[in-house]
Amino acid sequence: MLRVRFAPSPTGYLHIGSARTFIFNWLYARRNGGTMILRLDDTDVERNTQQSIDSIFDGLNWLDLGWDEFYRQSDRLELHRAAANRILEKGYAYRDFTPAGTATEERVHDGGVFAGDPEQRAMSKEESDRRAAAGEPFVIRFRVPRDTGRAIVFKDSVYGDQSKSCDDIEDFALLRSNGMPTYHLASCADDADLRISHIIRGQDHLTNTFKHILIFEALGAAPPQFAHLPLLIAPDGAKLSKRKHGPVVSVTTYRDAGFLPHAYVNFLCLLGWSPKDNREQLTRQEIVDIFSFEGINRSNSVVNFTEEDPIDPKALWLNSQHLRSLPVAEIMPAVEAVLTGAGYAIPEDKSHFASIVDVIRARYTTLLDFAGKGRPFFADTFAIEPSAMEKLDAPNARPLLRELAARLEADPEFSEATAEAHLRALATEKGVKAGVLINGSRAALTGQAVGPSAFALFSAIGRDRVIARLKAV
RNA sequence: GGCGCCAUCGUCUAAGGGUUAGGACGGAGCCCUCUCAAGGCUCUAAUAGGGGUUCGAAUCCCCUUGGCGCUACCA
Repeated sequence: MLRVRFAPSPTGYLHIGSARTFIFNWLYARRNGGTMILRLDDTDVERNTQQSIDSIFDGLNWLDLGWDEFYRQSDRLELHRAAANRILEKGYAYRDFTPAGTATEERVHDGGVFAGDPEQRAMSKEESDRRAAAGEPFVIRFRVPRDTGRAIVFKDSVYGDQSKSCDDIEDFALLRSNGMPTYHLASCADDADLRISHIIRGQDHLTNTFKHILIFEALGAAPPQFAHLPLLIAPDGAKLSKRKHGPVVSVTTYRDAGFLPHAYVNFLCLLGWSPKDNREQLTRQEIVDIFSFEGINRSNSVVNFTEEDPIDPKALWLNSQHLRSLPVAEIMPAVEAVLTGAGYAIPEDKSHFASIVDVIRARYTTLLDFAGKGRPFFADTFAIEPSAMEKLDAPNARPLLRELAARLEADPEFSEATAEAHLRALATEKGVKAGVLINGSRAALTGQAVGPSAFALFSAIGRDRVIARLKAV
């Protein structure tokens, strides 16, 4: 049974690198018929906040991928403590009664690896039990088997064969003196208990994996298969951080910027993974069908943003591609949400609404454009841009547009075709270039000099509004 | 400092011993055209450096350099 998990710690918003890890886990599960587990790794009570939990769910829900099972580490403390004690009982760990922080200095500066305080490490079980029973605080440390000269090895699905001598692994903590498990312990105890078969996570955990394998062994559990992902970094090479790089690191930024969830998922997938056949715009199903660890590369990916352009241009491009190529029905809910959010009344006639969206979406980049550039299609008032004013100021343009309005009004039939016929006939009759009326119509109808074909505008905006706007020039 | 990982156009990437080093985004130009997009075409730009191995290296090995990660009673 294939089981994967995404285990964020709620100490901030949902980071785009975390989002990508979630996506890759989800893809692997869906691709192979496995189970996707969401687990909140909230053992750090000092730093966890409800706000962070909310924002992680916000981001995850927006991605619209879902998960099958949900757990919270804070509900499983007893399991973690029992695991630590089991490891202690088996002799794979020992109590360290050194007061917190006292050994730090030498440990960091001795140029080597913290091999544990020899006295603590060698303490007899009797003395250890006695001092613990007496209420003396202690931390439980893993007794790394250094004397055997053994190396921990594993085969990472992305990075290949990995090996590290136990001489280079420090005696890390499992249980803190306040009785709370450390990340390493909680994570492994849960992974073992939840029968996680594949751990797919950021490369920042690659070297932690050696410790984790030691824990799995001490727990008597077979280590899962590991797959580490290259990290997402900023153009300056640094890891993405909110303090340094701002909102570009939070997925909700992209939601708020008018991205289609799938377009953003598509973008994130292309960072560090490739279908290897030059395709870039892919549907969710297409990605599920071809996703594999072989397509993941090993070097970190730069998210390309600058101060002036805070969003990666490729993400924008992908969004525009999906916006214009998806079946209209699929983007309607998102468009409707944006318009409603911006205070517009949604057209009663849903099919007409869809046809408007279909006409304008080809030149929009984000959903926000529907509320911005799209205003003339959903509201009666809109600004006339200077470039549009120039079209209206062209010789004879205004009287001709008013004449066109009169002719359209006199004709009970109103369609893209009849509007075009009237416009062209009028131009020929008056000896002016059709372009004057075409560009003038666009300017009058939308206040913009650029946009969809003028004829498409007639039907999109509708008879009454068209006549009113042409008359009003 | 120790240990580990990584290194192809500005960015995302393909090519896992033999290619004019391919695609995409971005930028520039042309075509199309009622405008702007879209679309089509063209151009721009890369194997970090040095040694090997080989008939032949972006690809395999070593060194250097650079970047990143871990080295907490953070995750």
